[in-house]
Amino acid sequence: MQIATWNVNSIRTRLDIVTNWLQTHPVDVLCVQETKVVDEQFPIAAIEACGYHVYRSGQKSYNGVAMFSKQPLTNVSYGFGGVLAPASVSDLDDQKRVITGNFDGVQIVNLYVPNGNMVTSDKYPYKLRWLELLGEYLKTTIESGQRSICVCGDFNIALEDLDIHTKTTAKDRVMATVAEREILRKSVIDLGFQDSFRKFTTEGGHFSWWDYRQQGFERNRGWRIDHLYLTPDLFDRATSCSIDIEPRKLVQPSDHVPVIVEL
DNA sequence: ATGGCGAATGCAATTCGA
Repeated sequence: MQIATWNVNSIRTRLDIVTNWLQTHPVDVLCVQETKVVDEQFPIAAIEACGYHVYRSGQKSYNGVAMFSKQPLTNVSYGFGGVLAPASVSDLDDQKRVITGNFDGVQIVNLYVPNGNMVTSDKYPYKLRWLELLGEYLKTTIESGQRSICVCGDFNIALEDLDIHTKTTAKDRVMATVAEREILRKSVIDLGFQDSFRKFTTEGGHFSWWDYRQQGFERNRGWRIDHLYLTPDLFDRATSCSIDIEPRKLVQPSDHVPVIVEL
């Protein structure tokens, strides 16, 4: 079983690249982020033509997540409010960033973690609050009886310095701050989840996002911010986890590439 | 410190991403 995550930066602009990728990489489930389209305008037919069922939760212009699966998903829900009491969610479901569904006994949680902008921005504390609630969301999911869980998506956090191209990491830079890393550890890793990529690859220099500007990809100035976290049973089961950098070389690419785990 | 690039909106220029 293969599960992939990919921030496509607009599903409509990237439709040909995504459908072509699915033809050559027929993963069981593809989780996408930053679809940037309302549900009514989502290009469902083109994805279904590739042999996938489509589940999406989008909004105008920004954010948006979707899951494409070879078989129908069960236990599908949207937003933190699909699992948590509305009162605890507050404003953290205003942006469409969470979708989950079960494929063949694996509960897959697809996330688009807020970017955070700059540390001085209002968006930064929003990101931290969002990650705090993610911990509650995952705890509740575990307590509901789910044993096998895959939490994946665009986390907008490089967990370690070796996940960033720069030798000297700017700890004050968003996506690498101590506060972001601590809360990611507390909300995900401390619950028992492990980063599937690090089961197979321990060295640095592997990235999933490169800035469009200043020839970031050509100079390999990247960050590894797209992750697949697994509960212990799935982590033991995993046979590979790889980053496919090929789509970044195409004309008009997303700035992120797919990451695939095989269970 | 600033701007670079790309997408959406909507038709020029601004917001947002990371």
